[in-house]
Amino acid sequence: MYINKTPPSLNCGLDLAGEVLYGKWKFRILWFIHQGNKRSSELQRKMPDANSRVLNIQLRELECHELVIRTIYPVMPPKVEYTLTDFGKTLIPVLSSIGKWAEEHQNQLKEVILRDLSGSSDNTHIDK
Amino acid sequence: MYINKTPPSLNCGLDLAGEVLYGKWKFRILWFIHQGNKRSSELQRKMPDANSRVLNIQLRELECHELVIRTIYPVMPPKVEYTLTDFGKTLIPVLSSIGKWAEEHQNQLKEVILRDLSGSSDNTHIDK
DNA sequence: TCAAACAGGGATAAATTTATCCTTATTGCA
DNA sequence: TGCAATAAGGATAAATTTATCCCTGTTTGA
Repeated sequence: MYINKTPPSLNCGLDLAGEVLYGKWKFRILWFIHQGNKRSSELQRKMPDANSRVLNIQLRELECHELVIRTIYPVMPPKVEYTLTDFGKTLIPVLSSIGKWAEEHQNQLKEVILRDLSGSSDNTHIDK
Repeated sequence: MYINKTPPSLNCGLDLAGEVLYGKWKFRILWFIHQGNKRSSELQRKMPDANSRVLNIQLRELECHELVIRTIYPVMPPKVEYTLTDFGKTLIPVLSSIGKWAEEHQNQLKEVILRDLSGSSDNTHIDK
């Protein structure tokens, strides 16, 4: 496991939130678990763009941050289920508001995101 | 400027939001601008942990994503002001809910964040 | 008997992000 | 004169995150 060399910033709420939510797939991992996708193979199918190794790593981090619980059923073939902790559930309204915001603005978002793949842009205003 | 090699994932709202909000300092940059810190030197003072170069880069990205506007006043010494666009302003309630969540849970958050700096943890449940 | 599903980790590489250091240019102030 | 403040970018290094590939072991189904 990778150990960070630079200490985290913990100056305000947004810092704290960033520490546990920062990760390419974390928003959606939490959301899909919330939706009832409990097994890692289900999550992988939901997020085919995500490498399964990375999914596991981020699941571990979420577990370590007490947002999800990992339950192992000692059967063969192995069965493991991920669920939100009570703490993790308190995040759902927040994720929901993020998702809702993005869906309301999805056209503009897609535009600006896709734009910087090629052409340059400059919204700079000069003078006034 | 760095050009990404892997295409963005744009499958759902949370993806879209991630694309524009992903960045170590972006939550707070937006928040501090919202609070009236318009100049980059002010932002640097607010976030001394952030390298000023990186702050500039992230400001450019936010600008490119139409969340902030950069206004240059052609005076000497140079004066540049960042403000939220109308689009950027729609994010404020979202950021507010993130920050509020984290502040409500700041004790637990600090605990779990600081824990993984050293000791290991394992919340795994076996069987049931 | 062979492949697939299941969960996950080791080793390693690639991609990306963040950080450091230095440079430009102008004005006001000590 | 010389330094601070102002904004920001180039070159480069370091840190971190994400991705690839392969391997373990067991069971069910073709």
